[in-house]
Amino acid sequence: MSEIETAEAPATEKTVTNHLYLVDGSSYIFRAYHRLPPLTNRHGMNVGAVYGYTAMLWKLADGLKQAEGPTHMAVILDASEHTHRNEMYDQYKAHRPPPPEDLVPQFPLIRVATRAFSIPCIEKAGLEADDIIACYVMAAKKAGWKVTIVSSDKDLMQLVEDGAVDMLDTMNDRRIDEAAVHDKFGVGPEKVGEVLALMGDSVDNVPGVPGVGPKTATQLIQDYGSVEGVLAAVEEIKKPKLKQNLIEHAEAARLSRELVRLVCDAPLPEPLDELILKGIPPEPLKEFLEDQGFKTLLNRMVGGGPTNTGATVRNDVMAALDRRPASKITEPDAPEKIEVDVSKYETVTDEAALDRWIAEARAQGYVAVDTETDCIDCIIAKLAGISLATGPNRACYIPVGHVGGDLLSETPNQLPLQLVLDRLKPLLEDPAVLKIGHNLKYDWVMFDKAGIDVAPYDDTMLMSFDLDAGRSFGHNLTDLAKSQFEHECISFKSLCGTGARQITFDKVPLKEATEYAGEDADIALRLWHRFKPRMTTENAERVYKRVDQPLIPVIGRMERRGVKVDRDYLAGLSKTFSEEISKLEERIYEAACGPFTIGSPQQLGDVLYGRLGLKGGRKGKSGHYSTDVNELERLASEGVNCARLVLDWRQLTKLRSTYTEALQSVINPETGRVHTSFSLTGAQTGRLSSNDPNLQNIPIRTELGRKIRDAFVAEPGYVLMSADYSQIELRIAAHMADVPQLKEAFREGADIHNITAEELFGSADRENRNKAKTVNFAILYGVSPWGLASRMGVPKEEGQAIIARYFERFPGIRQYIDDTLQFVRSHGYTKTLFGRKTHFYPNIKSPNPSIRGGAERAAINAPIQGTSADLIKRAMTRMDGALAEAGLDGVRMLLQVHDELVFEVPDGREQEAAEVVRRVMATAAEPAIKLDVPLDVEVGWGEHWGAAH
DNA sequence: GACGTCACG
DNA sequence: GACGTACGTGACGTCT
Repeated sequence: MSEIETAEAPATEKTVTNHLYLVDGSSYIFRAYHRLPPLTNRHGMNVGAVYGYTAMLWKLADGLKQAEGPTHMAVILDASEHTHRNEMYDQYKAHRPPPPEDLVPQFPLIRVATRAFSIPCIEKAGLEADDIIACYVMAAKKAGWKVTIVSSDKDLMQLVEDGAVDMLDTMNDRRIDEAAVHDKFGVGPEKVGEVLALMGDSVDNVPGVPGVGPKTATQLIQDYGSVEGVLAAVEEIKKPKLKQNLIEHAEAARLSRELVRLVCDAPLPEPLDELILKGIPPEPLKEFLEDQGFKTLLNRMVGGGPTNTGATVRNDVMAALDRRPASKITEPDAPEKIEVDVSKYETVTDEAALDRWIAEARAQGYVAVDTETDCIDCIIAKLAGISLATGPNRACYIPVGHVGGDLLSETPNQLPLQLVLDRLKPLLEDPAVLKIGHNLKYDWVMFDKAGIDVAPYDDTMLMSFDLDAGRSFGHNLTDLAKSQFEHECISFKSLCGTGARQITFDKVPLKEATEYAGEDADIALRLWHRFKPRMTTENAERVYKRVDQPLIPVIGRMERRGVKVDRDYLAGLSKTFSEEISKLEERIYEAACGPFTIGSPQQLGDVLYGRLGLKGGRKGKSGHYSTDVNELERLASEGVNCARLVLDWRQLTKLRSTYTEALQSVINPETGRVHTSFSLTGAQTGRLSSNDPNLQNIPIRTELGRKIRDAFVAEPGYVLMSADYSQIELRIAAHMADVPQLKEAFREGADIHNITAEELFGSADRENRNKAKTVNFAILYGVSPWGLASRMGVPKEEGQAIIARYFERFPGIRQYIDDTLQFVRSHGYTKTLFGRKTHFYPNIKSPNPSIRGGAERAAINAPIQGTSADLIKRAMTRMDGALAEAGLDGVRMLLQVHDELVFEVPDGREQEAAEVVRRVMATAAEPAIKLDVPLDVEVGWGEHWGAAH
């Protein structure tokens, strides 16, 4: 084993100029973190930045033997956040965000790594690394030494001096001399501080002068020499806005000048001579490399030491990174070129042709089916026609409900509806013929209404969803035709028009109808051929077959059943709300000194922050003041009466427009019930979504809103029963992340938020429990310290501390997050326990940190939310059968609200039904998955939904 | 159609 | 050195 050591003892050699290398450690690690791919050490901790840092130090130390190499060296770190600049300006660095969570634990390792190289690590309270560096630069220059600052921080460029001080940007392997500084700032190092002051710096919150960016700042300093020079000559400035800004913000400019000025006369924490490089003892370094599992560097050490140049070390870094598991991210398949000839489709208007198509489908064993109707709402829609496809460009359209487009045209020749249905029924129900549809739930309902139970079937929309959820393309037929085949489908608009003059499909002439409808079936069949092989190779078959595909009839039946809503009750609520709203409006206008449109956030913002002159408004990207609930609550708590009134007004108008009024208008006149539509592909995580109307967001959180729930009632002779999973996402998290305390708590039936409160805060009083509840959810969403702090109303340091403590107490959670992120980065998607994928590429690799961060948080959450969705879907699929088996055919499943199922139960059968429902829901994972936690289900019932909880 | 806001899990 | 700040939805009203 050899050690890294200096070839000579340079300090004692008169002929050799001492050369001090000052490494700006803090800034390096930030850059390394973002530039280098994530790397995990053998403790499972993210150490990408530490690896980058270690490799850089190695490279520097290895340069000892070179002419320009160091004789002295130190790593400079930031010791504290508070410095003299905060005394000068309390906003200094005030908005600087906390470092990324997986970077924080790497900071201490920087010191460990530095010690491993036996290089001094210097930090001093009250001084920023930049200042310490400046002090050493001055002292070294005075002693006649040369200095290299290892950093690319623009503030440090003030110190560059040809022949004495340069900078080394190790990431780009670039020396920065005076010329380079001049290139960047248009002025020499001595004027860099002046330019920086005018520019300002949003990260450090150096104010600068508004409207002055790098270009303007450079120009001004070139012209006038300094900030003071610019301010003195301000009258000469031509541009009026610039001149005004300079005058108005003269003090900010002077303050900025002082903020960017480096302290260079503080006493040195360590004397210069102490920084001498004597050689690097191998043991501590070896131990460090072993501990971190940096094998390549270790091998190099063992195998003869770093006799190499920097270039080799850089290769070494690359080699190490290359040896990580190769990226398994697969881009979506390239589109397949297809020729669609809609003129080949046949319009079927006689029995012989119909029988011919049925025979062809039966002979082939599969057929694509699509229904056309007069309305997008399948509950009330009437059939216009049915299309079938058996091969590329081989499709037909069977009109059954077409009428003349206008008074002049006659009803076209077509087969009678009932005859067509009678002929198709055996085919559609034939177990030997696979029916292929796109968004088959719609067609399933249409046929169900005709007494046809379509089976077996495949749904290409669901297949697309199970293969490609989260990818950038949509799963509807038109989008898929484009993304999979680069084919532009005939647009519905071109047939039926838009707006008031839009016609229904049953009025479209048969020729066009045949082209449109035939194409839908043709494309669906082509999609099936394209997706089918992928289902097995990409492991989507399991979630499709076990979770999503069987759900179609289940959801279809729920939609058809609908839920009864008490119209008179809603009308009464509407009236009460309206009266209250009127009163509030008067009082708001009074408080605001005049009427305005309260519902306009823009006008409201202008009234509050303009007319009433209130302070502290945040502005959004549109330049308008934010008037969301947080802001108004803040104002209200400061005693602004108007804000409270507006909040009340908002709540009431929301309830009236979205619920009491809208719900009345969607009551189906035939059934007297409300029929939502559940989308199986609406949420990337695998959750259902509900629309037209959305019955998954009926109010419950406030007393007033809750009244809306009372409008959802049972038919006479029935009660509404609600069954919901208790804490399902936390249970899944406890299982997936393998957290013993949480699993134990769930097994014992303990209150999970109390357990968390005890772990985090030592005791579980009411307040701590609420805090713990917030933290429990926040963590699963990938919250930042800042975000948690703002939600809990505590300083961000406390948010940070709580998160740290959470991870310390529940290390499994941190491991889960790290593992999930590592997986999604290398594979491009996440998976639920049942294998459902959600794709996050390319956002997970976005160079935009905000986009990437968003993808990371979503990826942390997706397996948990998605597993929960898988579970309740499985329960739903089994529910009707289980109820029937228990003789409870009269029990109807009506709604799903993510972790809740709502049923209509015949009077007197509540107990039995509750027992079956609870059992089916609680055992939803079995037998596929054995959960380490029990699934607890709470069941309640009553006359209306409000009473069922 | 974009945006802001707010209802739910 | 910047970016924004908790995940997933759908609906309504305003404004352009």
